Amino acid sequence: MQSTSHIGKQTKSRRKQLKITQSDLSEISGVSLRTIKAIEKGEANPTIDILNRILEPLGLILVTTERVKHE
Amino acid sequence: MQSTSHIGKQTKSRRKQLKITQSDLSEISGVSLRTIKAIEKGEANPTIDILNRILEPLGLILVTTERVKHE
DNA sequence: GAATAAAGTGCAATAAACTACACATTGTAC
DNA sequence: GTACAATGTGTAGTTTATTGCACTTTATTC
Repeated sequence: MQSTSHIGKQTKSRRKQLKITQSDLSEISGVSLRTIKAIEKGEANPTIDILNRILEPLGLILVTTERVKHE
Repeated sequence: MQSTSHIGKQTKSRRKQLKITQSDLSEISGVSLRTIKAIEKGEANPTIDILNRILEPLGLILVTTERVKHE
């Protein structure tokens, strides 16, 4: 899944920036470690709720925006 | 769910802008009518995949961005 | 390089999303 | 106000996400 793996990369890099482990993030967010690992690897199709819970402690949010026509 | 209902409102208003029905959007996106209704009503916790399939024909995309500290 | 921490992987059980279907309600055009 | 279109709602079956657990592999620290 393209966009999912993209989001996975973003959360992983942001998490590392904040110097916290997957395990830390799991405890903070309340999302299972197994799921966090899957998402960061891009091998998941998470629900919005799960994603928001992970993004929140990372200071990130999910928004919809207009797709720019290819230029 | 706050963000889910927000996304629901956005898709609904965008869909109306484009003058297409929920049924049209269902056929175009391949997502069931029942699910589209639930999302627009904010009574759903869709997966990213489902959401992307709905947003795509509406010319919208899902992105993560930094949360702005409250001012 | 041994010991520990962190990250990755397979699998089975459970919870929840997705779907189709049937029907109700509301909106719109005539 | 009838007819039709569009939207809303309940439910049951199916699919899939989520989770815990056990274990492996890779980093890190000493």
